[in-house]
Amino acid sequence: MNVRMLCLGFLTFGDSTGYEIKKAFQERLSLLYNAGYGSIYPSLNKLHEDGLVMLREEAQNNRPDKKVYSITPEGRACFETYVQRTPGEDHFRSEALTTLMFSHLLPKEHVSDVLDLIIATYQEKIHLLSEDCDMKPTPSEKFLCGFGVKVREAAIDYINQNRHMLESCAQENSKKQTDGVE
Amino acid sequence: MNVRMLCLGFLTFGDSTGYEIKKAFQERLSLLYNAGYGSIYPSLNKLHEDGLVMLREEAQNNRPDKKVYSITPEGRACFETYVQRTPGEDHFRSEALTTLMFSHLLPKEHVSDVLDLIIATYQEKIHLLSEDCDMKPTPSEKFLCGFGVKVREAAIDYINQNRHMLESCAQENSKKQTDGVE
DNA sequence: CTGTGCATGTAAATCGTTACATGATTGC
DNA sequence: GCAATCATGTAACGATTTACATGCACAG
Repeated sequence: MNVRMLCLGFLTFGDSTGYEIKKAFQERLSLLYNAGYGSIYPSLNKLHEDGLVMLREEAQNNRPDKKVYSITPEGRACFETYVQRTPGEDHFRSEALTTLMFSHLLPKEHVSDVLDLIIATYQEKIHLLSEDCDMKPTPSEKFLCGFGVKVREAAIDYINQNRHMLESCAQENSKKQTDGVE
Repeated sequence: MNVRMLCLGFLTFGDSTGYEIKKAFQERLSLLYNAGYGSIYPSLNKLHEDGLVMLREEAQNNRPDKKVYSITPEGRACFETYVQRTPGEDHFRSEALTTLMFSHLLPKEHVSDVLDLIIATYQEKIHLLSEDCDMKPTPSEKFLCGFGVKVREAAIDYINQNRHMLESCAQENSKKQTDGVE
């Protein structure tokens, strides 16, 4: 599922501009995806070229014309076909956890700091999600929101219960490796 | 953390060839990252150019020469500096969950199928991880392995308890939208 | 005789991020 | 006066995926 398809998907909810789609990514999909103008505008152009969306330009004073996109029947059919395919695998990327795979190279304090940072980041996200959850416009978004909370809560519990595994294999003090290169 | 840095990181565990590094990605880091030859071999070449790794070529009969890479002191220093930076944010991408954001377009059975598929996939992963966990060579890997299990267990629980939210907003029968384009 | 493992790579395509470029309006 | 919001985009870069290309050994 790339930015192009997701833009098409957002247009199934109603007409929209590139600018608004950017906001939709932030407000509705930021748990799973984020996109910048640099990918959204070219995507919309491509969708238009392919006849999957239409646009009407609305003149505005002192602003660039607003380009309001709407999905065409072909676009809708295309998206529905796409979304009924068997979905691919999940991907989870964490620079923090990846870093911790190399705990043997890190001073103990740094390992603890990274673990604390992960927990703090997750806690903040949980906080934001909990606040938003009830206000989400669709059941799907509520579901995803709750998912984000529960998974992070489990992650925090796990980290608190098992962090000693990492902290005990880290470098005992902040002595750098540069002297121990062998 | 890109493939180049991860290759460098693997070499802190000991000398290795590109082929072996590919296996290391699969066996040790597949929860967080996966890389193919198409990114590993060019990465190793770049690292060599930059003087961060050395290589010795071992002739073999009827096979391409084996290129055994080892990390240089500069490479080690570079990696340690890199790994002590404050890590960036996590990213979680799920095509299945993204699909479910569009439940309003999907026949109910398909929503259920996708949910069942997510659960089955997670369960299989949990099974594989649980078996491997004890055999993992480093505490870091055990930690990560356990993390993968716990988080997926929480996800499955959440899905089972809340799937009705999605199933009730899906299309009641398998009637396609093509007639209801408005 | 077929598939798996060993062992290397290149080239093209796809995809996304980041930085740049423009410019008025509104609220603090 | 400064930041934020509205509103559009392009260009360069970076990263990864995928398909291609080669070829022996060994097990079933």
